Amino acid sequence: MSDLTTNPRPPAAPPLTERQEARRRRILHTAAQLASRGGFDAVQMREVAESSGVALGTLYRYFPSKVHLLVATMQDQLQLMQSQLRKHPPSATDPGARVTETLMGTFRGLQREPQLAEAMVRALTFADRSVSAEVDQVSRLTAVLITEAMALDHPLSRDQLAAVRVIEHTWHSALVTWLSGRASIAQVRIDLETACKLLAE
Amino acid sequence: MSDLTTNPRPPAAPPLTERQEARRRRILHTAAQLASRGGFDAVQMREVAESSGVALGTLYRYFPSKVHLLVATMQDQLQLMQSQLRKHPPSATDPGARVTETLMGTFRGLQREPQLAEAMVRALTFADRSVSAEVDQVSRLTAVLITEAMALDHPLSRDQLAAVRVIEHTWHSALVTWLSGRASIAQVRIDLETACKLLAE
DNA sequence: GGGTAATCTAGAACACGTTCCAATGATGCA
DNA sequence: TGCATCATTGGAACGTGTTCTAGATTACCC
Repeated sequence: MSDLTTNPRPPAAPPLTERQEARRRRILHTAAQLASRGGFDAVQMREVAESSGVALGTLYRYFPSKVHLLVATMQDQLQLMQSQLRKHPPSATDPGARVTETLMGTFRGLQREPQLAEAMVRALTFADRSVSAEVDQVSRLTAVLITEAMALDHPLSRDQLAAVRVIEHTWHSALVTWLSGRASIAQVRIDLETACKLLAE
Repeated sequence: MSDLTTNPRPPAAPPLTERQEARRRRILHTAAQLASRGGFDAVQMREVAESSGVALGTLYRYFPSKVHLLVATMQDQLQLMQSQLRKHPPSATDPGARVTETLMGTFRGLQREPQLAEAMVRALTFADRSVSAEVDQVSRLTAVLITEAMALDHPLSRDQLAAVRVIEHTWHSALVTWLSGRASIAQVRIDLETACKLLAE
């Protein structure tokens, strides 16, 4: 929407050399590793830099803030999940049930590394406008995840698109409540199932 | 749920003296004022303390962190909105429409002080487990807001309770999306209306 | 290969949330 | 009234995200 004013990165980012690409991967890997034990607070920029064999200034050149770094980590993880899901698509027949199944599967994935999940989601919700392009990308990935789970042959109707948005809101907010210990996994499942009712017409 | 282990405040908090109550109000007022211009970042603990005529250590005795302070501010504002709404209840006849109307009204209230809204919502979503009791309270206030808008004479059915949860998720997440500039008010309204369809049976 | 611009490094410096401490003031009990 | 406990104050100190600088290294072009 306001890419022209708010988005300094994507417009013609110069392609990275091989060494640079490697550095970037190394940084993301270190971040995920530190997050996996310790969560958000354990991802300390000095330590990320040192463990990645990179100077602090360089780290900040690649990721302009800790939040940017962790949101990029989330993009990474989401893409991983996506390729997993394409290999093992959900089995239910009803679209709503498939979406629930898919999202709960993703949930279990996050559950396996709860600290990593905490770090990424805290970053995502704490992000201010300077990260909106990257956050938007995460949102887009999530929407794709949901619509692929529906596995329809038609393009989505207007109502279905609206429903997908609400499901995404529910997914995201339920995740936050679970991470802060205010809802159980069972409750999250119920909330997702409720939201998925909107897919039936 | 886990109040016994996670909630150090409410169990028998000693009643505050008048001077203490006044200090607390003063602090909350300063916080809201600083947040109103400047948002989250502008609420600096040293400045809150100084402007409230209170030592930094005292501020931290009343509110153990910046996030606690801003979540308390949100509780405050929500209660304000609640009393406003009780004076001017929504006019529509359909429960779903009344809920949308109420929430959009609240939204417009937040829109009038967008920086304050940003500060409170950032705090809310950034809160970790140490604030879960307070965040839970905010969630409860929101749920009350929604159910009062429905204005039913029966107690809520199981499905309605589930729907209220999804509406609350949607409200919360849509708020975040709007604050980060990734959705328009019109889009927020559509999302709320979509979620409110769940109230029809 | 030489020159130049971009990138990277090491580390100091700064900002703000948070903690700690010694001294002072308020409160309530015998 | 005197004493004991707790709250408040002012300010120093610490940790971590972020910025800045000067010099080394790398990448690219002729």
